[in-house]
Amino acid sequence: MDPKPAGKTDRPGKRINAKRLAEDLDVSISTISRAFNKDAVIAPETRSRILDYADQLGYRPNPYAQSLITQKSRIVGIIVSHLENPFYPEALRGLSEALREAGWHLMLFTVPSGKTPDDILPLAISYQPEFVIVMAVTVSSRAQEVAERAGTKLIYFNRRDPDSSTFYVICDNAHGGGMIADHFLDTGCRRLAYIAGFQNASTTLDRWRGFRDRCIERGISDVWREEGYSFSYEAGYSAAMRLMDRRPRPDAVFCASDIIALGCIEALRTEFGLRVPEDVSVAGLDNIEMAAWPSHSLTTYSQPLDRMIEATVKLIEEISIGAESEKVAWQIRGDIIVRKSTRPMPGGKDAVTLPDKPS
Amino acid sequence: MDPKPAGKTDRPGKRINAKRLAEDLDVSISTISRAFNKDAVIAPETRSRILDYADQLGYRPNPYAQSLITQKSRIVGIIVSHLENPFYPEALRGLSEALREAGWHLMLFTVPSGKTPDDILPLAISYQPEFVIVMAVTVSSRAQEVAERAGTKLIYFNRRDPDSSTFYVICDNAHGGGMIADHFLDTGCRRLAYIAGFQNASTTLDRWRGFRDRCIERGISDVWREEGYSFSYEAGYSAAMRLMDRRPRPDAVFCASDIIALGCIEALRTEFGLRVPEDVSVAGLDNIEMAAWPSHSLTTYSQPLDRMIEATVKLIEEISIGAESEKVAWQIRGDIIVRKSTRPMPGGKDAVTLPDKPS
DNA sequence: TCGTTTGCAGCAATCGTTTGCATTATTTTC
DNA sequence: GAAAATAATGCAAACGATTGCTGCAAACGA
Repeated sequence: MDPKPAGKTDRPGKRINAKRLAEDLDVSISTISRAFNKDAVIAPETRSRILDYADQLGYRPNPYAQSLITQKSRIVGIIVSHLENPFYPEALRGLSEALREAGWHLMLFTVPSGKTPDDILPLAISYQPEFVIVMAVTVSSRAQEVAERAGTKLIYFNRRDPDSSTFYVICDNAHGGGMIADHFLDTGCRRLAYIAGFQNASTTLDRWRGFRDRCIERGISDVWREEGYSFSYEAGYSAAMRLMDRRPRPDAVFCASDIIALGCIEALRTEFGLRVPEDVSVAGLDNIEMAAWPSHSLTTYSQPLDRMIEATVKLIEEISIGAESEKVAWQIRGDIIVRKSTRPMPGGKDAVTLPDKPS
Repeated sequence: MDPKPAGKTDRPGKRINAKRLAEDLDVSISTISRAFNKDAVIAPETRSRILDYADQLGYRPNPYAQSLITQKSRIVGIIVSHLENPFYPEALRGLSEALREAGWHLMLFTVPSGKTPDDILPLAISYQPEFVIVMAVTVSSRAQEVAERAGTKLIYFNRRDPDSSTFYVICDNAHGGGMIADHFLDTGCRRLAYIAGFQNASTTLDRWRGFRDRCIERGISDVWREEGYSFSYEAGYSAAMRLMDRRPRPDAVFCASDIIALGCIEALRTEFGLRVPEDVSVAGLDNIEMAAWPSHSLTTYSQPLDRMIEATVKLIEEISIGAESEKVAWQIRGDIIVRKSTRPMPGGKDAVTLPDKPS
């Protein structure tokens, strides 16, 4: 019954490989390989005999040899530039799990301050991942070219490239801006302002565009814009300080991201003694977990993270099996989440209200 | 001057490899290899000729072939179970940068809820990383054995294993607990409480031990303990609710982590109308970035993240070059950071006070 | 001048798989 | 019962590097 000549199991030294299994089980190396390959031609009992024995020995095919011969790595690189913005850990976590389930390995590259994703890209490609997901605001269009030369596909997450035709997955930022504008106007605010994030980011631009266009549509042509220069708490804090020095003061502020909004709210309270939302309504965009905390209870537009992740993985899978996907870009719509950082609806009835207490 | 026969540069199809360079430059493959190997014997001009041409072609040695032959991957896996606790993105970012600088690649594995790091470990080692860093509270001691069999070294980060002799890097949690206890007592608090994190985590235990022992040393033998069951905002929120139902109410609460502390403070304010620190002092441990925000201004004990990361990388480098490091464990001391969530010192002078406004 | 050292480069084996094709064993078909 | 079709396995050539050993000049010493 013993599948191998006695005593062979604890052969010393050399790490176990297919050859070792082959000898012990008296089959060829090819057969070992086929046992692990889902759709290879092999007798069922042979396969299970091999799999069992492999299990017993703790054998797994060497991924480097596999990558070498197949020219596929099943590795996805991911470049993240701003992990301090809670949106990104949330996205990272989701992507990590979804990719793992789809059988991909994730290689992480963070962008140190002072460097750009472009600087990191060559490193990221050096391990020849099949894809690189870029979760960062600034990327030159040369990036595309660099990646291509290495045979790596680039996918932008939460960012689109106006010029190039790279794959990207984003939420409908302009729609978000519009929804927030509607909400502000519906609740009686009239002096509207926007705090921008990083200046050239597509997210900054699209959210502004959606917000401003809707305001104009509804007869408010004068919308303030204050630069934040980055997507961070500090940016929101200091932008709010500059913004509130203007006269008349705005009565509603749409921040380009939740984390900016939190900084903004804090500045309003601490530095100006203003109440939110009685004196000023504040809304963000992202719907990070913290936005739901009672202390913040931030009205926001939610990025449909789950669906964005799903789309990303789908994109990867499709390109990977060679089905040159027609759908190069995904733009997914989110929802407005009304909480307590904005004035209540005049009629009394809130449109959508989500619980903001921890469950 | 042209280093290769004309027309060869844009030879079609086949991706460029060492053989291609060798032919073009009329040297052997070995020589190509040596040009890239820092301390190989090769004539300087030959090397630069090769390096220049490689650069021109965009050639880089294939990492899979390298790993295959050298049996080294320069890959470090990292298992993270709770990215929603801001401490971990901060740690992850630091580790990522430090490892990159040291020439390592980082493979990320998150632990989905409902699973344990143990479940993920086999996957993590399937790519044969040389090391796996575990940033998670729960790991069985069998993990050690599993990793060993795959030839992978395990390193615990922010966690120690009471039983096994695995490598680990942590901060001096007991010291932290003691410092907080001192601070509470020095500022006149007498009814002290502790909100625990995940029950069996070494961090939960050590912080408790340090806190309680110091209290006892200073004559307070009755210290309350409330279970939080996890390191999260929600845990702090609900634990605080249970805690405040006791009579008499505590006048100082030490939370096993910053994020717990934030939840706790919120519950005190929202649910009980208590003022922090006038009615209750609250302190955490970690010193996450958010702790410095004005709205929180949390007194805490800082994890010396930079030094912990440095130690981790040093450990990896040493083990990697075979210098079986004597120092298997690093326990590094942090500092107490006094902010406004705890009562001020009676004398008026604060010991250490850090600015809590965004810079 | 000749033997010895030294500096560089090449040869060829090796790492552990995958996979097209050839080969053998088994079954089906007429 | 022979030929043909089918199923399962084996052979051997890749994949792209690293590295111990060998070989060959040039430099050196006596």
